[in-house]
Amino acid sequence: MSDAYYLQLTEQLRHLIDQNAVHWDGKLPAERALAERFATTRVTLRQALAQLEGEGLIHRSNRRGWFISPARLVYDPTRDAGFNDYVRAQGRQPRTAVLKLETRAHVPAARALGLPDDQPFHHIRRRRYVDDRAVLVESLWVVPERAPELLDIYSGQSLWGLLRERWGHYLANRSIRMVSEALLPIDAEELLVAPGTAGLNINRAILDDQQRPIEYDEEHWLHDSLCISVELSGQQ
Amino acid sequence: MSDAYYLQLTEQLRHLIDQNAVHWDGKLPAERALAERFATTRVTLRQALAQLEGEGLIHRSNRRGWFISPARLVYDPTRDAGFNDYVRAQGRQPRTAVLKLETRAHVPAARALGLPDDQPFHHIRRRRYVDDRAVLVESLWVVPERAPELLDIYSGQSLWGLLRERWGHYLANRSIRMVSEALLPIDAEELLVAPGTAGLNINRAILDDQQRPIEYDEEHWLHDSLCISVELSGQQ
DNA sequence: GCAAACTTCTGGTCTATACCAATTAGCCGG
DNA sequence: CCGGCTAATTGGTATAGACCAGAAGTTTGC
Repeated sequence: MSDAYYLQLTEQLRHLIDQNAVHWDGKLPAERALAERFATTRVTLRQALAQLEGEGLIHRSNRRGWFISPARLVYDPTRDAGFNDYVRAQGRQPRTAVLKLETRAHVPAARALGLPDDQPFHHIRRRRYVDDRAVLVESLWVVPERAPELLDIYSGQSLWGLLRERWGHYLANRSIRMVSEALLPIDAEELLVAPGTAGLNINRAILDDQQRPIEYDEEHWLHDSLCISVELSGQQ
Repeated sequence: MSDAYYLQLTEQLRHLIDQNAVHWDGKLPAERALAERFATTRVTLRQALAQLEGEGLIHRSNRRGWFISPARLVYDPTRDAGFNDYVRAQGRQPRTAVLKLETRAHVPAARALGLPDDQPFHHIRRRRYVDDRAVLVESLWVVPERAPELLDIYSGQSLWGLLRERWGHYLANRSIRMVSEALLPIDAEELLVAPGTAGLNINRAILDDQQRPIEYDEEHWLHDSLCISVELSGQQ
């Protein structure tokens, strides 16, 4: 059982990573080189790498190779700090790239917010980075009545900040769902990873303090870049 | 890109599952049979199955075969409903098996609760089922002063209920952490799955309303059996 | 009639090899 | 020195076959 060779390989690779992380600038040697070094085939070697990938210790970027994964970002979905804020609070560098801006209907968003299926939304799709590594892609669907000229002025800043400062919306009621997933080819491509890479899907439906629907969003995170943390007190 | 054969296979298997789920009692045909049916090798076929496994659509049990995964259990870590309660509330059957009862020190628990490293705990290890499928193993470390004779009377019931009713402890402050993981061989074995299977690790440190440490626990869930759901209102 | 022993089937692991496409590195010419 | 082309490298995908150990089903023996 535990004597499977690929599991031994996993341990050896783990040590290799612990000891020499500095020298490599985070990149592991090529698969063929590692396979030869450990006297095995690429298939078995890849099985060991996949194990470490599942643990979140390493990841692969597109076809460029295997890299040591940076520390996970700690994220509390119950708090209202924006992405930029909590990334910086952890001493790291956030970045956002806007991929799409359009206005159209979207059934899942409508359903989540209790609106008719043909309700149009301002749709923003963006990719977000931590220290120049793409860690998530997300789509946001904002009810146009709440932020009419959103698409004209949006350029990657904090959406919640914008909603609060420009339109005076306070996000009072949130319904959050999280499930593990395998990234679909389309999401995987935008994150520069292989299709089927493990991910974490986070959906949010947000209403204001008068129960009016504001926005719905879907985030697709790389599974190894996130640590959900929730602090609760006082209730029972 | 998307024309990889294993991805086409994934789609065909998906349809197969959608259409015939009833006939199979949830079990898919043998890998060799499927490989022949789709005119490919087991290696490629398994790659397609792994994709569906990552999505949470199917899973494998031990060496018995591939099975269609039941619906995910919806779980709100911010609420205090016990496992038995919320499983039943979703029309399903909970079950608990106690794997170990002992008293000993445990450094991670001590650290999480702010106690000295050699602090002894009542340690309970248990496996929990939904509709007779093992979905998680967990270890709990309870501060002995809060529940002295716990190990003598514990037999699989709700721990929180016991703490509340017998010792009058109210769980007021919780610190929860969730990260994706690959199940270690020891946890995988207890869940009857292959080592490296994707899992979700949930840790909790719990104090009472006077900030006294009560317990710390580590849960290891099968990734496909859980949907985290959080409902928040009123705050900003 | 039932438990033990045996056989078959199944997934888990592994070897060896091959081709493709994307990336990267190197070369070359302007 | 820079930009564009080419060749080498790399990960992604796939074939074909093999052995093992655990699970399941069948037969045997009492």
